[in-house]
Amino acid sequence: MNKQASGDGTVGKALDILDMVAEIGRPVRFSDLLEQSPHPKATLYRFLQTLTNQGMLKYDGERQTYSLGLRLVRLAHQAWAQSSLAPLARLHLEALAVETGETIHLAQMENGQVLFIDKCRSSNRFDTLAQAGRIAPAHCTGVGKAILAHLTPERFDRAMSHQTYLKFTSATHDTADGVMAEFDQIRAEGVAYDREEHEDGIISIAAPIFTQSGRVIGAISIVSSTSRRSLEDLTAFKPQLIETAGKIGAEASAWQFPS
Amino acid sequence: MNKQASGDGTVGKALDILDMVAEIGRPVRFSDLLEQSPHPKATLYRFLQTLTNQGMLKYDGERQTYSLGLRLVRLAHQAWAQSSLAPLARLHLEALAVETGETIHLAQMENGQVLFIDKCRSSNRFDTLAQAGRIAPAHCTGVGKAILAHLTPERFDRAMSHQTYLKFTSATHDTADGVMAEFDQIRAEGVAYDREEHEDGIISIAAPIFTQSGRVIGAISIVSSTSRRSLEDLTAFKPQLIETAGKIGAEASAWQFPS
DNA sequence: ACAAAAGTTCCAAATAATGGAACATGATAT
DNA sequence: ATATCATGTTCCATTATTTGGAACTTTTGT
Repeated sequence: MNKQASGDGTVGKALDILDMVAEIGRPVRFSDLLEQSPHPKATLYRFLQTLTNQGMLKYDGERQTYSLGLRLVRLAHQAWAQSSLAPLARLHLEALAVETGETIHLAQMENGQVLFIDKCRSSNRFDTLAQAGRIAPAHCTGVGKAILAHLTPERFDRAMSHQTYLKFTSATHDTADGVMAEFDQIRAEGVAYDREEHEDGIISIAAPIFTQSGRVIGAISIVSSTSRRSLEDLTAFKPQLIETAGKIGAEASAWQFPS
Repeated sequence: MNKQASGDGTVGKALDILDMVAEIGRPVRFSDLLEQSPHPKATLYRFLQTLTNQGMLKYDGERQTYSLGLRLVRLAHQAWAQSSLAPLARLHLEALAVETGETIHLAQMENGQVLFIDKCRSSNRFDTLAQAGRIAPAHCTGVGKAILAHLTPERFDRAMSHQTYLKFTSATHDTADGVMAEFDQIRAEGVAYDREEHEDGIISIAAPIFTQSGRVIGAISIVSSTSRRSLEDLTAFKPQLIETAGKIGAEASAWQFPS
């Protein structure tokens, strides 16, 4: 799923191991990692030791497994708080959640995928990293398509050239052309829809967030399930959604000038 | 605040830079980091370049500043979800928040400090003090003292030998002896109190979480402010607090055997 | 008790990191 | 406009770190 050797020397190799552990998604044994890693035994062993010493991995001596360490949680909190988008969007998301009674997502692109930065449910008031930090493919989510449709060709290629258009449901567009065919309409209408393209029964309507200079920096979406809402129901929220995205963009412009 | 050279070669040095950026807490310029870092200009420059390529840092070309990158958010989400404590504690925290009407914190020790792993509030009225991933000193917080009082001498030394007992409020115990004087009572009573020792106006009652083998693995607390509750009010919740901590510990025991 | 697998250590060779110094860029003053 | 200073970037011979095959130890399975 991730690209080839990212290069960047020893540090890059070490960080790739973190991704590997994250992707497996459960505590892993040394031998499990050894199969997947390009490194010989001794090299991998030393990396794991270093990362564990550093708190980036946690070693469970009883079960002899490695999992991701708490230092990441600490750092990510700062990353989130320093982000120019998430903290200031918070209040707007909450307002929209209350107004619609549905779940609101805030997402950005990261490395060709959609990264959920925040999530707000009207019925449920906890915040945690469990909700932020999830990733999803861009080609089959509302927020993903809302962002992709407004990228310059260069940024689009950089994001998607190494991605595969996996088919998750019968509605997923699993080719680049199939996805791009929607872009004109998304740009014209101002919102993108997810019509059960990522998960059966889950639909969403998403609006891109722009800086004042017109660059897409993220997207927000109203997410629901077919059992509760129809796509038409969500369409009714379009004005509020677009307005909220506009407000967030305006506030973010004072802060954010992405390279 | 953090210790001396952590060693661990090139990877360790690179990760130290992330901590440095996190500690500063705002986007930083190259020259700001140069002052604080032990590295010469060219070396630091290369580290920042590598970390930026890797997505651990984000470079803002317009303002020429570095901040922590989104890759950390992605990884931390997995770290949280893989953690043996946080996901399973979730429901218990929520129940306690509803029952008490106050904010509930879940915390673990990390590197001599208290790391807040999850947080649950019953109402939206107040902006929360600590979000997941936030850190605080151990010696002056309820959760910190609840954990410290039940550490073995070896684990206590490992955790606290490099910590300074900073004084935050007039109530803070700013010596090791002052903090340890409370430990007998904490162990006898089963809970620790924060009597405005970290922040004026903020109080809490905290209970340690044990595995079935009797090892402390974290703590939960009920947090309030002096304007809403007295310490006696919180004490009234002691039975529920201890019971909840017990449940979490029992469930965690099936999973967690820390090294 | 034995064999096989998994995990750990060692060290000479290979490689990547280092940092002083030169070079570029941009801001501010003259 | 030109000089001056501060900041950021590149170069490359030297140096220090990483590398990984192989030997060794421990654990697991039969």
